Amino acid sequence: MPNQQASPLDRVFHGLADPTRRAVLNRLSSGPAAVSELANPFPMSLPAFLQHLDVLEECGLVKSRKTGRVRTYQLTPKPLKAAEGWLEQQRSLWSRRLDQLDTYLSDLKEQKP
Amino acid sequence: MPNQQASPLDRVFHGLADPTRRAVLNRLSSGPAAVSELANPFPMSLPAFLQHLDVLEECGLVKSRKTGRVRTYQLTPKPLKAAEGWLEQQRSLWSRRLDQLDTYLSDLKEQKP
DNA sequence: CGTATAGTTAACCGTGTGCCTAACCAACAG
DNA sequence: CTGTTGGTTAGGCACACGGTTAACTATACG
Repeated sequence: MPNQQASPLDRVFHGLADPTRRAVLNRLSSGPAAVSELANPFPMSLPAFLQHLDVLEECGLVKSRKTGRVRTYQLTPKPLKAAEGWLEQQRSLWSRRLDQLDTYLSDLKEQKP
Repeated sequence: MPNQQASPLDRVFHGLADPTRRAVLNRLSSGPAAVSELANPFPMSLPAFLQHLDVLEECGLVKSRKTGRVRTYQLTPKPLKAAEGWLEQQRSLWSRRLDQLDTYLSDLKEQKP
């Protein structure tokens, strides 16, 4: 995936496709935190962890501000709403199909023991 | 991201982090379809497209069955529910924080013209 | 049979991702 | 000023990802 012009949705889902980053978001959901505080629970090196924070910031899921020598991160919920919107929209389409799939699925099950 | 033991959530989000794959899911939401029919709208080569289908199938978002020489793909909504569940859970945490963030955010805005 | 059609596999290639170590600022603390 | 703390930058490495072309298999058709 070239960095050139990936859609926001692409970037958000990619941002979410990593347990470290999701954990960061999760932790961040209970309030802003500094880099080292965020990095603390993770066994990786600090530069490696910083890359994750960069990814999160580039896809707009978090913002940061540096005061003194401490950089504080906080959430930005807008792009996540986009992701959720897409999912919800898809789910509604899917579930509308579920009844029709039902027969198909049970058919599949029987033919693939 | 090593393939070794990526969590289902990892794989689903990664599966969704590509416009081609999302488009496939979208198209698939209006009913099962064969490989070439799915591949038709996309400008890439068929093997490249097949890789996308493989990704979707490996993360459980779709299933396929081959009858004759035609492989038909169809949706599997379970893993998407997991993704949606995570998002919804996060959003609830986030929005609970939004009021507190509000002050913080407007503060940020003013300090970053 | 022979040939077209639908997928599949194999080999390769450029770029991105995720991690590391080491070196490097910048801001306090004393 | 000196040292420590909190981040950051640089460089490198292994591998996954997304794409290609070419060759191959297997079903359908006539």
